[in-house]
Amino acid sequence: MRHGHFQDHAAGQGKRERTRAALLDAAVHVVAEKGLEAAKISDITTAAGLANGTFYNHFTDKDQILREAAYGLGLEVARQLDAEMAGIEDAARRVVTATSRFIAILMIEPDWAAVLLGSADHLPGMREEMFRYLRGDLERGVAQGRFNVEVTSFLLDQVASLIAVAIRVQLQAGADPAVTQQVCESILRLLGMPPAKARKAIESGMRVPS
Amino acid sequence: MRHGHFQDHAAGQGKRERTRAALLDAAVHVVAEKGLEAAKISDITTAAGLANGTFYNHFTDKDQILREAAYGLGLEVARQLDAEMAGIEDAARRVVTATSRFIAILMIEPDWAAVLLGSADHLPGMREEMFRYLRGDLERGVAQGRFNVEVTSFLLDQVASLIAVAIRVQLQAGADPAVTQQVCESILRLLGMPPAKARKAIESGMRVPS
DNA sequence: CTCAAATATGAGACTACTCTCATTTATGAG
DNA sequence: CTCATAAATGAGAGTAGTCTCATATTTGAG
Repeated sequence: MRHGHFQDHAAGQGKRERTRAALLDAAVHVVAEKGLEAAKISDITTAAGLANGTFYNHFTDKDQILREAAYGLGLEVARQLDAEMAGIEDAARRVVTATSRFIAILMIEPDWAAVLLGSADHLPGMREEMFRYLRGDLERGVAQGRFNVEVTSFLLDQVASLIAVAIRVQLQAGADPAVTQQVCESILRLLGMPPAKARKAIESGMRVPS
Repeated sequence: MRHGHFQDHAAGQGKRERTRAALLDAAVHVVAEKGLEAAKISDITTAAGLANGTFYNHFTDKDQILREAAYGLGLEVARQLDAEMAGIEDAARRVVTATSRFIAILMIEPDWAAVLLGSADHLPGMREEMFRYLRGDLERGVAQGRFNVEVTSFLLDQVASLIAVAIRVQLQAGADPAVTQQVCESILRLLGMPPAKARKAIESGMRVPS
């Protein structure tokens, strides 16, 4: 029985919450190892060190636990990102910071990546939630005259797919800051920034905040 | 029992080849309807109007038939694209033509899209095959001074992910030339073309060849 | 047309899971 | 510590598919 984000947050609570958290953590880990579809409920309970039937005391089916896990991880990632983004005014820098920090978080917790990537594809609400942040920064960039694009839902899809591919590559081949930097540059190019300004935004946006 | 690409090509042949082709066409259709994982062997035989056991006279498992179907469709798409690309010298125009015609073909045969997108993710060789064409055109563009990028495997991943997202959006919402045009522009931006030249390349590359 | 070979058939054995529930075990309030 | 309640357990019924094989049917060469 491994340990994870959900158990951390259920530490002081009653047994019910702790078992639930163990199942959520196990689900995240199993999905990361075997993929969304291949993850069986019995894999999850085994990974959590619990009996098969225990699952049904807490969740009705695989979809529910995965939705809940994805939502919980998404919330945590958003919380961390929000903290790091506070006070950044320039939209280009915001996009670079959000992208590079988002990727960095998922490289620290690679198990989260599979769940979040999968849920972005499969869950309707998750995708919209993630897009709200992104859309805000893109519109800000247009208003600031930094980006030269029309902010459509297809544009959001394209930016998201670039971020997703950067995550997938690093998940496969190991964390690689050059890939992150490259994808930031690609995104800014996509948004219509001139190369020189893009490079500058990347330098300031990727600097690790002390 | 519907009709499809593989049956067209097995028309004059023996029963063995015709049944095989019916199974391949059925597999493509079922995968398009239910997705790679959800497609059952019994769905495929039912769609082909054959008994369940017949499947095993021709293929050993689902993976094999899907690999074969993807390869066959990939070959056909490559054949069509090759014909349309012959004689186009300018790399930017080649990229625009390849992208827009590729998408156009998959909008005419939407069932093919699911199989090709799925196989690009899952099959190692398929992806490489597709990338060979793309890499050639990108390197040509760099040599011609039209593109301002380093041609890495990650760059190919990024371009492919943009094309994939354009296909997915149009598969969902219906064919939309504006989306295709938009993704061509995005790709050229990614490759470092200035906006004015990009627009010009799109105009000449997307003109429908009489 | 005939018939041996090739092919298709589908019932059912097998496998792998999901989900239920009567029972056992653990919890924590008093 | 006691005990009513909450939670966990795991055997097994149910379900959904894969794959096999003895049998029926079709094919096409002669």
